Amino acid sequence: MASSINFVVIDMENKKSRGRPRAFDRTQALELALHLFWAKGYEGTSLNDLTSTLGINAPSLYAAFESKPALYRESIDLYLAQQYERIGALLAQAATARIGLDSMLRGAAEQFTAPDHPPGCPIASGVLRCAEANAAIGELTADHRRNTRAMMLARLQQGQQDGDLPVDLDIHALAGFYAGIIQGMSVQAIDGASTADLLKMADLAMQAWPGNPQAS
Amino acid sequence: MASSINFVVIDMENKKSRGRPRAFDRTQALELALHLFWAKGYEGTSLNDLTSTLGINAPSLYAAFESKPALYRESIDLYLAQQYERIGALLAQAATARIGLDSMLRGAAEQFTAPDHPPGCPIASGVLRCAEANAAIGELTADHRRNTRAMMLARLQQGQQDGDLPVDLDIHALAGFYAGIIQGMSVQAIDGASTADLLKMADLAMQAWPGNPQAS
DNA sequence: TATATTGTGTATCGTTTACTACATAAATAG
DNA sequence: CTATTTATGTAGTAAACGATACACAATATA
Repeated sequence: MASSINFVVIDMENKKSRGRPRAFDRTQALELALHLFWAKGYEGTSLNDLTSTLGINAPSLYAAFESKPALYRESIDLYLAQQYERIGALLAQAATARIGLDSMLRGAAEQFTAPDHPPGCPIASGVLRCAEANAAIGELTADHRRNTRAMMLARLQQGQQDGDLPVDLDIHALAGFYAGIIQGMSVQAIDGASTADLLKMADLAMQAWPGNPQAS
Repeated sequence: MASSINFVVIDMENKKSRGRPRAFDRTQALELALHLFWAKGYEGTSLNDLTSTLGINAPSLYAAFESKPALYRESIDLYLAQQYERIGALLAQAATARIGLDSMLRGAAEQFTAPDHPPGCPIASGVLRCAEANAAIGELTADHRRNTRAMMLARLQQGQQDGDLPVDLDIHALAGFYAGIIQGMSVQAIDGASTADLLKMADLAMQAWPGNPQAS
């Protein structure tokens, strides 16, 4: 299972390196690569796509990022640092487990439909199926999905310890449910759902919270 | 939006055709192709995968199925006829909208984890992202997802007409929610969830049903 | 039997894939 | 300055991709 802690490599632009300086912004290139993988998937993104979008030649890309799978991994790390962990923080920092899950779902609704990047989530809807040659990449994203679920489970356990959730609750089932909600929201976003649509879905998902008093 | 009615081509084995007879069972080959696309995705399945698994050479495959995208389309049609429409029937034939959705979700839980085929659903988790060259294939599966949602919406409308759902209910939001549940269940199945896991998810999703009286 | 029609196996086709050899350019270090 | 180091652009590589040309085999029809 992947760690939720990711160390992001920040370009030390002040520290001068030895040889010829790089002619492009590495972090900016990484973000462009992320958006490509995000929109087209790992297998749907070719090196021609990457080099033409980043505006560099193949040798420069390989010198900076090693290989296509390595570039993908680093792109996903950037995604986690920029977007995903912000949502995870909403979960962890909330006063109760319920507020935490609600905040996370609402955060995801906004995030999955934000106009400055492709729709959905590259983890929740990433490399779900792939060729055997790319199995390691598929496992990477699956690990990140399992990690999300583990974070939810940990917050639910915390809720039980804090006394805001009954101890006899099936929190594994609940974590699986809300992880599935996130994944469903991502697919809906890819299929064109709006922020409001996803917020309604988050609302309905919170209606399933155990012991929830409902108005008809 | 794709029609939910699909005409499946049944091999007329009694009707003798003119030239040299085909040396393999076309429907059986189609099912093998479906399972390949199901497990590896459209872009992750190569023609080498197909010909070696079906046990035929490329010219035979092309004579029988025209092209890779045409084979994919026909495989999906077979999936719809064999699996998907059975679940859709549970939705349509139920006495109330609530029972219909509940049956559909439970049917999906069983179906997505059945041991005789790859996990998940090739529509709910199919070609979510792809290269621009395969955009038509992506649109095909997206159309089928939208169709599923439209079927849910139609059943909810029916429920309003039948009086088992309040007329002021936001049934569009509800249809989106349950469509998202199906898609989330498919991802969970791909990530290794059991039938029991998915049934718990279906149960929780039904807890969100409007006006649902809950026990803690 | 002769002809038409269709499927099969061999051996490719041209294109795209991810990736790199190599010479040169641009920086630092001594 | 020279030497070293790193990045860049040109022009490729071998392999895999989806798809076929072609000769031959196997059937139905005339």
